[in-house]
Amino acid sequence: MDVKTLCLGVLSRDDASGYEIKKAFEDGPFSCFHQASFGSIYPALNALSAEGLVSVREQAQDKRPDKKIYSITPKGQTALVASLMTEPAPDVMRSDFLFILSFAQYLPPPRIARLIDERIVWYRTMVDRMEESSRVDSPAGATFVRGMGIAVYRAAADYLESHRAQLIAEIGDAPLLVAE
Amino acid sequence: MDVKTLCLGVLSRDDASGYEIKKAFEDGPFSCFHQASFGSIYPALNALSAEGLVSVREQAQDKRPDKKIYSITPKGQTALVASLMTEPAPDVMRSDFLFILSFAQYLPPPRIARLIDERIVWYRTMVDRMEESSRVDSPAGATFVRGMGIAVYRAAADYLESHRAQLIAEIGDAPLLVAE
DNA sequence: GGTTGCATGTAAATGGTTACATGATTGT
DNA sequence: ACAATCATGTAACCATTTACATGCAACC
Repeated sequence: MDVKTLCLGVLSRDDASGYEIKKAFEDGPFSCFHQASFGSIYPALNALSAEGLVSVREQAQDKRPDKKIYSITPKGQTALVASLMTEPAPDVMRSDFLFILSFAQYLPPPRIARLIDERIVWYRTMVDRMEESSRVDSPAGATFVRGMGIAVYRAAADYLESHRAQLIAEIGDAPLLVAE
Repeated sequence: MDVKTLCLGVLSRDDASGYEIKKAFEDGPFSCFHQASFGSIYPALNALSAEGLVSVREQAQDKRPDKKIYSITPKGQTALVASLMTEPAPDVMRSDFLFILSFAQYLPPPRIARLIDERIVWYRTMVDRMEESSRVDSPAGATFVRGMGIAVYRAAADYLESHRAQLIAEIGDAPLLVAE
C-alpha cells in the first residue's frame, strides 16, 4: 500500500490539501496504522493529479499561504477500491520500547519504571482522543477500526498498569550493569 | 535501533548464527516488534565482528552447510546496554489490514468477513504460540513483554469476534461499488 | 520432480525520510 | 525574541528489502 493509495483513501473521506493529509497521518484517524511525510505526500499528489485520479483547485487565503485542495475523481475512487481489493501486506510493527523492555534485567529499575509510566500515559491519551472522535458520526469501517484501536490500546495500558510493579520488583533484585 | 543493536540483543540471550538470528525475527520472541532480513543481518554481523562487539567461530556440520556461530563479547554487552539506555524511537505500526477495513463500506461484505476471519485465526495462533513459549523459564523482561503480547493480541481477537457481525450487517445494507 | 529447510553472502533497486528553501502570522 | 502553525516543494541521503548466486538434503 503505497503513499498514493494512502492519499486516495484520505481524499475519499473529504477534500484536503497536502498539509491536511499529513495531519491525518500525524494525529488523525490513520495515525495509528500508517504514516507519511511531506516528502512523499506532495510527489504522490502530483502523480495522482497527472494520472487523473484526483483534481486540484487552488484556494487563496488571507493571512495564510495559498492552498491546493485536492478532490478524488470517479477514476480515483475506482483505483482506490481496486487497491483495497488486493491482498493486504502483513502488518509491520516496530517497537524500540518493547525491544528495550525485553532486556529489562540489564537496566536500572527507575528507567524501566519511567518508560512504562510514560507509555501508560500515552495509551490513555490515545484512548481518550479516539473516544472523543467516536462521538461524531463516521462510516461503518472507520468506526469499527477506531473501536478496535480503543480495545487494543486499553488492553495494553491495563497490562502495563497491572504488571508494572512485579517487573520492577524482579529486576530490582538483580545487580545493575550500568550506572543510572 | 539499527540491525546491529538488534543482533546484539539476540546474541545476548544465546550464541547464534546469522540464519538463527533471522529466525528470531521471523518466528521467535522478537517477531512481533522488530524484523530484519538476511540482506541486513549478514553485513551487520560482519561490522560487529570488525568492531570487536561479537566473536565468531566456524562450525562444520555434516549434511548441512558450515555455520558461523557468533557470540557477544563483554565490549558488545556494554554497547548493547548503551543502546538500550537511549530514548526509544516512537513505535511504528503499518497495517494494510486496518487501512482496508476502515473503508469496509466500499467493499463486498464476503471479503471483509474473510479478512476478519483470517485475522482472528492469526491472532489466536500467535497467542497459543506465545503461551507455549511462556512455559519455559525466561528472563523477567522477556516474560513481561510476552505477557503484554498475549494480552494485546487476545484483546484484538476478542474485539474482532464480538464486532464482526455488526460490521458485516452494516455494510451489507449499502450498495456495492465493486464486483466480487 | 518440486518445494522447503539449511546456510552465507552481494548488488541493485526501492521507497522512503531528513534536511533544506521560503515566508507570513500568531502565540509565549 | 523564539517557537510553532500554516503551506508547498525538491534533492540528497539512507537503510533495508528484493533478487540473485550457490548447493546439498529431506520430504511429499
